[in-house]
Amino acid sequence: MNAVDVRTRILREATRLFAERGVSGTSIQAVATAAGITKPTLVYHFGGKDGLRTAVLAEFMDHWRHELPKLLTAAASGGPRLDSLVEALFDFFRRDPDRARLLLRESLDRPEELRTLLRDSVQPFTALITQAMRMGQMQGAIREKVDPEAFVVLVISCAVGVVAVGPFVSGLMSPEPSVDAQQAELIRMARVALLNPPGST
Amino acid sequence: MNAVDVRTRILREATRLFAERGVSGTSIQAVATAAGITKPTLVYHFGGKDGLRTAVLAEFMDHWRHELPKLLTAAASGGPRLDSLVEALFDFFRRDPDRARLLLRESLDRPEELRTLLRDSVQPFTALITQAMRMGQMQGAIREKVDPEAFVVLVISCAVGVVAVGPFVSGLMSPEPSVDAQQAELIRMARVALLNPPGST
DNA sequence: CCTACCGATCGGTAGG
DNA sequence: CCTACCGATCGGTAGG
Repeated sequence: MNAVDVRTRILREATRLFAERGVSGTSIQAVATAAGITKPTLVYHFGGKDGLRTAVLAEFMDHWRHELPKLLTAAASGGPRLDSLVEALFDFFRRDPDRARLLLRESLDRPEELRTLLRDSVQPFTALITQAMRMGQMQGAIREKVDPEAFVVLVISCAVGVVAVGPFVSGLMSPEPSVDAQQAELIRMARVALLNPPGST
Repeated sequence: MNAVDVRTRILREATRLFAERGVSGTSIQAVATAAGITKPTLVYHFGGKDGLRTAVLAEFMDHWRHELPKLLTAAASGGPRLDSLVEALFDFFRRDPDRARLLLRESLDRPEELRTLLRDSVQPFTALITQAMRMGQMQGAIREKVDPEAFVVLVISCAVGVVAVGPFVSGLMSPEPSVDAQQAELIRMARVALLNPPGST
């Protein structure tokens, strides 16, 4: 029962509960119980509820910051393939849907704070993507009418939305489209809306 | 100060506060104060916090149920124009972004309950849209590869997402795409991804 | 529609 | 890392 283990356990349970019920819907007592410790112990490790929330968010951002470069290079390895990029995006979130829910909750609860975090840690990478898109536009591979910044924001937030609430908003339709179907359709939409048709030179 | 006025005022303030801070982040005391009454009065009118939440959601669903038919007929009047349909969807939510935030929060907090509500009140109308889309596919106007159910779910949830958190997730990009730009790009994406190119008969 | 009040739970501290 | 404890606020009730 060393300190690292406890910290990790607290963070894991906090992430799960925050994603499921939101920060204000989760008491630090509930997190402590889930982690198998008492409340004062949690406070000792994270300084209080706000410190815990910050730590959960920081861990998430760290994970993303380390994953994004891999994701980009992997996608670029087979040439600039949009499909694999969007698929990798889905993989990242579907591997742990709590990430998507947490992100969505945070953007509702603390929009300004999240905006700052995103700006600092992921914006440099998305800038690479839009830059590549403008190159593609000059070369004629990508449709001129595409707004690169808006396009990337839409695809990312749509992917997050599908993973976070896709299984439930599908109640809008009959038959309900599975998350797989929603993912496939988003990838299709993005490709068709992005690329010029093959024989249009 | 008749009862109808008070009920309306409570509902309005509750909607605003629930959208901004979430249900669990809003005390009924805060709602009562915002509505200019005391807490027991609120409880008298809505039976408790859960009754208030249900009433807020019911009002929202009612609004949508009445608006959707108008929206569909308006869109159909100029022929089945996708643009105007998506624009009307955006108008509905942008007229009061709290609706979008509330919907997003509810889909995170009470997914099963929302699923049921959507199924009962909106699904009949979305069924009309997917039906029209399949007709379009048989006539060759709409791409064969489109998955109607997944497509409609994606466009709707993406529109909700843009209105609810678009102003903030734009922090991902530089320069930040405005909500207008995100809306325009979604409409462009949806049209290109949906329709067969003009000279493809 | 309000005053007065309740038990339970909240986040957090003292002290070890 | 825990026991014991705190004031504040929570949702809700009694009674008028």
